[in-house]
Amino acid sequence: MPRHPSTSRFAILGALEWEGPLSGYHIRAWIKGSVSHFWSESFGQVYPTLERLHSERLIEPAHTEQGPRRATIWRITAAGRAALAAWLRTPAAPPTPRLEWLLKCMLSHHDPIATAAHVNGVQHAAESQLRALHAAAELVTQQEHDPRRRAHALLTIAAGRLAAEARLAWVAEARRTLELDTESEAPSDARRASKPRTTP
Amino acid sequence: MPRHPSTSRFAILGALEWEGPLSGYHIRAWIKGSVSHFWSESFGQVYPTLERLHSERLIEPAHTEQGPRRATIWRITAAGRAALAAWLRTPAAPPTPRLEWLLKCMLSHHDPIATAAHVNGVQHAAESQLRALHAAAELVTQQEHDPRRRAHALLTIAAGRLAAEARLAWVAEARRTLELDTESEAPSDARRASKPRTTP
DNA sequence: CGCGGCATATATCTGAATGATATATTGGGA
DNA sequence: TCCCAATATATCATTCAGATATATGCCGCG
Repeated sequence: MPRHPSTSRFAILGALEWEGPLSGYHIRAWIKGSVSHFWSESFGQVYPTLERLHSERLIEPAHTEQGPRRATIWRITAAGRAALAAWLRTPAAPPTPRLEWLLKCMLSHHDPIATAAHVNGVQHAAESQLRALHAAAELVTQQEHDPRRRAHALLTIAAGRLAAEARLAWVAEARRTLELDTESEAPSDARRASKPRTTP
Repeated sequence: MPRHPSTSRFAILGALEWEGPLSGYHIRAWIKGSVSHFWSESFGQVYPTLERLHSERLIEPAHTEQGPRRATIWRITAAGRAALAAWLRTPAAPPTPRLEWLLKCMLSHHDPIATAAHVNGVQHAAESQLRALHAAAELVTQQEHDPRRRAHALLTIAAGRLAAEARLAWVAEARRTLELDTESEAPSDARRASKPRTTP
C-alpha cells in the first residue's frame, strides 16, 4: 500500500486540523469513530508518526498532562497546516485494489456453496454498513453546524452509502446469473441453523 | 492489510489453479492483466511466496527451462488445491479502508479549487476504469467457454462496473451539493488548457 | 469497601506488502 | 546493427496492521 511517502502523516495532520489539539489516543479514536468508513490508522502507526511530525516541526505539544494520567496533547503548527494544504492540492494516488471477497468469489467457481456464502457475507456487510452510515449522517447533521465542514463530511458518508448500495446491486446480479440457494428474503421463520459459521 | 496469514499465498495458488502451470513472472502478469480491477501483487511478494509454497509442498516445479532463458514453471499440487479450497470456504476478512481521495475531499473543505480537482479526478478515473472493464468483459466473453468460469469472471467485472458507476453518481451528487466549477459535460470545445496537471 | 472491567494512554514487535532497483538475456523492429 | 521491450528473478527500504505489554483512573456492583 505505501507508495513511499506515508499517508498516515497527513491523516494525522488532518485530524488535528479538523478537531483541534488531541492526544495520540484521541487522534486514533477520532479516525476510528468519525472517518472509519474510508480511513484507518493503527496505534503502531500513530505514535511513531507523531514523533516524526514533531521532529519536523509540523506539530507541537500544546501541553502535557503531568501525573499518572500523562498525555501529550498535540497541536498542528503553521508549517503543518502548509504541508497539509500542499498535500491536499496533490492528486490522490489510485488505490491498489485488494478485495478478498471478490478473489474468493472468482476462485470459488467450483463450489456453489462457498460462493453463496460469500454473496451472503457481502450482503450482510453492506446492510450493516448502511445502518452505520445512516447513524453517522444523523450525528453530523445534528452536531456539525459549519456549512462547509458539514457538506464535506456528509459527502464522504454519501460515498460510502453509494458504494454499499452498489454492492447490494451486485449481490442481486450475482444471485440472478449464478443460480444460488439464496437464503435471503427470509420468507418466514426458523430455518436458521442451515448456515453454520465456519471458524477459521 | 495483513491480518497475519498472507493472502498473497492464496492469490498465487488461485492463479495456478485458474490458469495452469506458470512462472512467477507470468503469475504476476496474469494478476496484472486479468484481475487487476480487484487484486494486485508485486514481484517482491511473488518470488519469496513461491519459495515458501514450494517448501510447504503446495506447489511443485513442473519443469525448469535450462539455458539463459531460465524460468521455473510452477504447478499446484493436490495439497495446494486442498489448502486453497479450505481458504475459499472461509469468510472474507473485511477490507481496512484507506481511500485517499475521500480523505482529501473531506479535508479540502477550505479549498473549493482542490475539491473540484479531486472530484474531477474521481470522474476521470471511474470513466477510464469503465472503458477498461468493458474491454475485459468482451475478452472474457470471447475466450472463456466454460460456463461457470465465465460467469464468475464476468461477475467480478460487474462488481467493478457497479462500483465505478457508484463513484460517478457520487461525482454528480458532489457537484450538486457543493457548488463547483464543474468542468464536466464539456459543452462544446477547446477550453482544454484550463486544468493544468499538478506534478507531485 | 473492594474489586473487576472499561477507557485512557503510550510503546514495541512481527509479519505482510509495495514499489524501486539491480541484473541478465532474448527477440523484434527501425 | 542497435536499441528497446519483454522475459525472468532477487533484494531492499519503507509503510502499515494488528497483537501484545504496561500503566492508571474511574465507575458501578455486590
